[in-house]
Amino acid sequence: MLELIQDDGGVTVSSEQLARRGHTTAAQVRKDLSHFGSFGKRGLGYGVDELKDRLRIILGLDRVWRVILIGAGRIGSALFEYPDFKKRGYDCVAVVDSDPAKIGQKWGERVIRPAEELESLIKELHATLVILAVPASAAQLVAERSVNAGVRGILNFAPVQIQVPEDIPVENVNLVMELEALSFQITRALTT
Amino acid sequence: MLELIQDDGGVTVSSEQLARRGHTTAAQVRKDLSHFGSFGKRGLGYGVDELKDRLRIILGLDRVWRVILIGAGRIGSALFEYPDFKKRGYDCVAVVDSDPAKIGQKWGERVIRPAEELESLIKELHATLVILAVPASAAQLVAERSVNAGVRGILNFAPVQIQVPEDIPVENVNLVMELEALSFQITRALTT
DNA sequence: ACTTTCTTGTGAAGATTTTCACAAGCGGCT
DNA sequence: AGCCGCTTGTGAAAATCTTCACAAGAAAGT
Repeated sequence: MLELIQDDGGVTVSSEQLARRGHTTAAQVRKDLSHFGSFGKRGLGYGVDELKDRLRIILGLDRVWRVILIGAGRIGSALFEYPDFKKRGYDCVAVVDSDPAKIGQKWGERVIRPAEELESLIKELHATLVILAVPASAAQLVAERSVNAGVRGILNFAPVQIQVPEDIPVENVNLVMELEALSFQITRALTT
Repeated sequence: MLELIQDDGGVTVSSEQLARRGHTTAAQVRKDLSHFGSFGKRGLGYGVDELKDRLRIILGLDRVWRVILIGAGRIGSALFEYPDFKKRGYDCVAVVDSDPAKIGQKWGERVIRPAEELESLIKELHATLVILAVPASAAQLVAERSVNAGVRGILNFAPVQIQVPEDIPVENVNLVMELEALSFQITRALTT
């Protein structure tokens, strides 16, 4: 389990401190980090700057990821406006939608492109990731088209499990499921 | 690991079938379900209707959860409009925001209330869950206020780890982190 | 009734993850 | 230098999770 760090001014940070922030244990943090080589200093902890650099590299944040946003609805727009997006190295190189009323609209500097162009956009713009912000019914098809066009990973906001080849990672964000997980935990707590 | 089923017409469904949909193994499904009592029929599988009912009860979906949405920005609005929301038993009983320009606006039948009223709204409306759709800087404080006012669980969209008492479950939805998880997996795949 | 074909539920084995515990290393202080 | 207070890195132990494997039960056909 990997957790991120936040600045806190100190020049050095111990596994203990990281554990508290990351909601885990000190031993856990050390095991995780030791997996990627040992760069902590005994008696001191981890240098904050070095740790940041290392994590950036480990997580693949040392490069810019070219992302295509599929679906210009509410969720798509919320994502598009999200300020941390570019800052963290995700460059939304195109937005597509199938709704003729939306095609051609300008979002910032981007023009919404028709869904048919998905494959050519992925190839021309060398997009590596797609964000699926489409209705459940369209998700599977669009995912397949994206993968066939060469996309390497999918962030899926549609409330369905999409089926793609094993080597294509998919992260699911399903709002209702998150709520259900909460409900479950609360219910469980009440009856245990 | 629990996964949901989708209708598919059949009156009965086997652990094998469930496994394929849920992206797991048949043994896993059986183990999970057996945890909550044994209601499968040998030689046949699980009755779809019974299974649905059971899951509904197990997950606490047999009641309506009263939710307050905190933050009427993009994410808040995307959530609010999400159609499956009410259908699945989540009733958004109030929306609050701290921006004077937004307070008083109508979203459907709901009027956006000022953030100061958070505690009284939670108590008066008997809200059990809050959805935190606020900037990172405000998240911790609002979370504490919510918990103190009696909320039982938090769905957190702010990109920070919030600290709350152990017995209050928190589900985090962090868009950037999901992307980073993807980047990590892709990077790892390339170098392994 | 008997056999065949499925599929569950579950102990046991295997694999993985988490925690414990402690030697070894670093920095400062006397 | 020598000692003391911290903190890492890491085997080994403990706990947890996953897979295997198979007896037992259920339906359908003969």
